[in-house]
Amino acid sequence: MRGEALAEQAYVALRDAILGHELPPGTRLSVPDIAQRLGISRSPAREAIARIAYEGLAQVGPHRGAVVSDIRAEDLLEIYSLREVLEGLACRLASQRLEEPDVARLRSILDEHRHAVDTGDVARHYELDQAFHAAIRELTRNNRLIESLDRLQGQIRVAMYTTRRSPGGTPQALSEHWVIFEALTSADPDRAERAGRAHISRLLRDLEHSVHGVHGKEKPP
Amino acid sequence: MRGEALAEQAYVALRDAILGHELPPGTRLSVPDIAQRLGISRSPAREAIARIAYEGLAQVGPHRGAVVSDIRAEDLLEIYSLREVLEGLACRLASQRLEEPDVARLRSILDEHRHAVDTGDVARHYELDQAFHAAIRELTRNNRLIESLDRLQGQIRVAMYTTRRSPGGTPQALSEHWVIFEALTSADPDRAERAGRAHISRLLRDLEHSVHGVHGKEKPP
DNA sequence: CTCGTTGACTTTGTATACAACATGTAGCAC
DNA sequence: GTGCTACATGTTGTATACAAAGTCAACGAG
Repeated sequence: MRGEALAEQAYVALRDAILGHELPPGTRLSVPDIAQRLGISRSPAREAIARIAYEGLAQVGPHRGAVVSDIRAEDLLEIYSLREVLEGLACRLASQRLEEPDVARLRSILDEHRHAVDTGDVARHYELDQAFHAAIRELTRNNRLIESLDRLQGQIRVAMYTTRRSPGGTPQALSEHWVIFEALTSADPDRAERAGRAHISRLLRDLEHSVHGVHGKEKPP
Repeated sequence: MRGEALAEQAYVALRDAILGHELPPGTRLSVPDIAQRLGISRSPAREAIARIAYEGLAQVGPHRGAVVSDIRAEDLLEIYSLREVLEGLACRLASQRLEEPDVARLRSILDEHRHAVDTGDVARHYELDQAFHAAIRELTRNNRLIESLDRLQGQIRVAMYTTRRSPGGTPQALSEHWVIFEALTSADPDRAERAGRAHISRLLRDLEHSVHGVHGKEKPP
């Protein structure tokens, strides 16, 4: 009846729940609990949790179970350092494999993104920001690179629970995406890499400022 | 009696066997077989295989078990593209965190490496080549970067089974390591990154030549 | 002789049973 | 009242049982 394996379904359900902030960082992921909640046995539940942990979305200790990762500013520094060079490489490779339909697709994402920014639709804004980067990394055809960036993207999303503000959430991201788009279509891989890298580098610098600067900036009303 | 968890031991044993070329690419990793061979139950054996697969050292299909990955030249192109930027980042970060003991350690590795090259000890040569890169990436303190490079290193090692020649196996690697060492100690992160990146970039170009050039170069006597 | 089919065997995926370990609480000594 | 111990409970890690699916070989039809 069901399409795939039980463990796979459980993994997807868990992942969606964590990425959707239904399971906040620090939540215990106990095998019996997950199994009962999804109506499955412990074996696939255990396997799903293990996969979640491999992706960095949960942390496990011996005999102590798993908890949803609490990814803090310090980790984000790590993540964005990595992402800077990976995103640069992605743009370089994408620029070398870019076909006409790909250009059209990227342009349509950017147009929609523009619309979302103009109308103040922040959810769609965030979604299209990610879609732009996802489209670029798919173009690289480098599966290991794609997987690495996917993993980082997931961790960033989890981190957004604690650090409430999205790093790419400013309208500035859109204009930088246009710079990347121009670089990608310029048939200059070096320029493409620099553009992609600069984009993430700027986000990283913003992050460093907000970490080193006002430390406890969040102010309850 | 035993130190750690059974699944952990099984994972390490499997990993060592694959990396040591005792289990050549294409070998089927059946759960009952592994379990019996290691004298454990199927549960930890299954978990160990899953972890191996997650590291890219084996590939799994639904209901079809796992086989040791056959990593070919095509995959190595992917791997080295990634590694180029990651190794560059590692050198950049390492140069920013370099302390005096670290410098001494790197120098001692290079000295031993020189000795291995002079005496023609290829096994030790390869070992010290890896040790140099491992030392650098440990210096970064970026766990995600370290893990990524470790993973790639493992896959490269598996690939060496099919592509008999080691990409870093030339004495040229040693001289390039010295260039990296100089760059690391120059307190110039940009230069360090360029040096690390250039090193892998050269290996990647060699690979591309041997792939595009003489395609079936191996010649039986 | 070639190709398709059937059937037995093996393996995977899932469910469940059991021991070791961790955690938290109640009770007791001081 | 405070701190420690012992126990009770729940969870993890491991072992095993069972159904579904895949693989392979022998067999028979054409």
